[in-house]
Amino acid sequence: MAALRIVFMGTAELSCASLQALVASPEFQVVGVVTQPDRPKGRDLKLRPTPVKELALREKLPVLQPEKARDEAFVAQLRALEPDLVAVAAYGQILPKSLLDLPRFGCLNVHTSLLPKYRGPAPIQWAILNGDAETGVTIMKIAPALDTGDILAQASTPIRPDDNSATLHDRLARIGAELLVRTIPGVVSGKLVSSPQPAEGVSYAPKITKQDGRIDWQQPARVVWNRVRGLVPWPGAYTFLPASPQPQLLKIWQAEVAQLHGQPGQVLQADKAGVIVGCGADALRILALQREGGRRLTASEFLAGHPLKPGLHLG
RNA sequence: CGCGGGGUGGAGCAGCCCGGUAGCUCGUCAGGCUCAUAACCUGAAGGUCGCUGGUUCAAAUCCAGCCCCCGCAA
Repeated sequence: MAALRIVFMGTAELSCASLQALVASPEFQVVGVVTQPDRPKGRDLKLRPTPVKELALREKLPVLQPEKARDEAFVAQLRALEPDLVAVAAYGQILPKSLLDLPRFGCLNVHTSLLPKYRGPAPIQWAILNGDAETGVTIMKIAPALDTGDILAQASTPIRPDDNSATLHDRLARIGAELLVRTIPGVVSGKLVSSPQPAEGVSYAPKITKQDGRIDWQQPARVVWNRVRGLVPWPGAYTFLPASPQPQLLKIWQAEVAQLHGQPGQVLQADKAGVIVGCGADALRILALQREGGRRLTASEFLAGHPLKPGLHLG
């Protein structure tokens, strides 16, 4: 039996695990990779390829980078590849109906949440920001509206206290890749039955912005802690350090809840055990932080060169 | 030419503007105190001040070029 012809569409780091898994499976032949065009990135704003493009080039796979996926010329290009199935993971664009109807086994999507919860672009972050106990991955058939397709398979994973969006991202990427590869045969044979998403429990996980990283010390420590964990590695939870002539951006990379009370935003303690800052309820013990222009440091390293005395106000 | 901060003993920083004996908080090592300790006291080791060139009697400090790190932005 000939290998199944698959076109993969993806852009982010997250997509790479799935692409890798498809490439590694002999029963599939990845005949093309679609990713977003190179964008200006980095400190010199040079054009940089997406992580998926880099991987595809290493694997010597043909790469397509349409500006708009709904462009008919692109859909025609895709048709020429004669895909049996299209697999999508964090591609970043809505696909036109003409593309969805093209492969005979349809278009599958890997989404990093337990749909219908957290449809949209930032499901991992919002699961942590909201303090959820678990999240997961969904493989679905792609429908014309965003993340609304019928569910083919799901796998869940607990969100642990030491998880942040980076660790959870990596884990979900792996789980998603495995699940995708295991799901495809069922789709091809027709043995796997999809089910519509429940009407109950629908929510949307909007894109994270820089703004979302701003810490509000009036909030309970637990909420601030979730913000710290949920926004690693970008944009990072941040506050401001009083300084002249201008307050300095201070990113908080690692923290935990401490059973102390004090004025919100006020430094209560600062020693090798960490920097403890008052919150709306309880307090936050900062374990790793980074001043603008500086690298990421542990609390004790930071304190060695930046005296943070109790009483100082952050924000 | 997108904007900005920075590279100083093992770590984090000050010193640079106003050139002239290497400083601070830790760590390390030795000794002391202590029932004990990540605590405290005493002492010690450890630095081509990112690289190259220039100015100067003299450069961490001023000038030029290069390398590397980071924040913003995307």
